[in-house]
Amino acid sequence: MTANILIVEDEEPLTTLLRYNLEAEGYEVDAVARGDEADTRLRETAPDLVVLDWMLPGLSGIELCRRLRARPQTQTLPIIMLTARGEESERVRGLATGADDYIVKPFSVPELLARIRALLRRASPERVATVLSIGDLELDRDKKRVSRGSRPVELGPTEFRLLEFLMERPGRVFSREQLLDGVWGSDVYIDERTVDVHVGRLRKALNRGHIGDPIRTVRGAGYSLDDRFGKAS
Amino acid sequence: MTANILIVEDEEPLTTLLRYNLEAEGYEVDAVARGDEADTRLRETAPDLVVLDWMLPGLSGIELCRRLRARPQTQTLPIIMLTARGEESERVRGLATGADDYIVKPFSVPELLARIRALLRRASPERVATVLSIGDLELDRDKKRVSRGSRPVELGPTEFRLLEFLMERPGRVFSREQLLDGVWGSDVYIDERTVDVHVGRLRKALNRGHIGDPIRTVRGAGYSLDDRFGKAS
DNA sequence: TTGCATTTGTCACCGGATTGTCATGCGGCC
DNA sequence: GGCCGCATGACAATCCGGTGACAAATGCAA
Repeated sequence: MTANILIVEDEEPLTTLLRYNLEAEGYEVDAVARGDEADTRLRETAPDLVVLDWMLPGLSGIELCRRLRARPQTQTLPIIMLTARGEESERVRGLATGADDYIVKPFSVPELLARIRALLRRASPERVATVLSIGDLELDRDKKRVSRGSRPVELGPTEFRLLEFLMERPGRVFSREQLLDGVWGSDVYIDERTVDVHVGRLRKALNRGHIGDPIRTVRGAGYSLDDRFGKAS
Repeated sequence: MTANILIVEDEEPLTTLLRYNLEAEGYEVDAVARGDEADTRLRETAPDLVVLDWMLPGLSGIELCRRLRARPQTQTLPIIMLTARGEESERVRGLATGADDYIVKPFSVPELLARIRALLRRASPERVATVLSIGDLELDRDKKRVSRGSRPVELGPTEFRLLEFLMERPGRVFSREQLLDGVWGSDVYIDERTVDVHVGRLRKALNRGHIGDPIRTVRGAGYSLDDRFGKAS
């Protein structure tokens, strides 16, 4: 069910950040710091996806990528490249080398997660749901549509991501800080109260013409998508 | 249902690029790097189409092509030749040798995909839809014609490909980046906002004298062909 | 080849949608 | 009652997409 992801990255803090976020997302994470080390590892066990830094000690990301593509077992293994800001031309080289996608540092974590999901979905659709659905709520990631009951719901981008985030782990309570990290990105500087406002707007949009509020406020703790919502009460 | 394609190409990165794009398109892909190897392979199992490089180690593309045409089993097998830039005269030799089509490197991926579709359609029409149709929109790939309701719609080549791309996955939202990749080709350097302009032009052409916009703008995400278009509001 | 028409890519500006913040008000909880 | 935390309407700044204008590129015909 859960996918395995291998991180190949030599900057310690970045590895930690990635591991933390990916594990929070429910993936099994493994990490190595050197290119040659990754090469060895990948001869033994193949993960479901690799996050690969461009610049690496031991064996560069681009070279590693090439080698992986040359080997039958890893020929179609999904690879996301992390490249330094700057030369847009690297994109071409990156994709030509065989990476499936690339993202420029510094990047937004939600953005990276979205791309990982997209790749995994393509490689093994059964692992990653395109449509999330809880009670009478339905959210389609590809179509970027939300509906409640049979009625469509109009949301702005932020409200959409917020709802998506909540629907991924129904019932679980998130602090404002966690929501800021997961929905806005871990590096933004935004007032925590702002979350309240967005939750309010999301509620208003979802509840228009409906009864029962799918979002639960947990005083002193945060918010969650009510997993009991829709059932007897 | 899905077609099998054999790539015969010795440049590793190019093979990867092709495999990636063809698989994304839903084809089953196989690849070999040498001409003689391809020859052997093609005696055992016949794919639905072959993408064949001109220059190959072992056995040249042109010679391989000749042999395939001489054999009854592969006499009508669709073949697309990849030739290096330059000698236009090669075209004559290529087609004379029996290739069904040829394309000059470096080529645009969407362009190659279009030619592959065209060949497959000719060989086995049931595998590839010629006419796409959503709501009152109709797009004919062979005739390069678009009509809305009973009225014809005039489009430039780019607008045509854009609409074709969107109609292939109705409802799904594509970022400007994805549209550039899918419609223009993955290596062009074009401003993302240009997509807006083309979408605008496409809209103007489609909506002339009609009500209801078939293209949906998703703020912060991209565009899609509206899957609700034509249905009750 | 030249000249004309069409198609394309960019830019700059406009206007509406979205977003973050704040101030105020309400309700629960001790 | 008083305190604390949440809800919400208002608002200004910003973001983002739509569009007309323009020039370069391309194709076509003569």
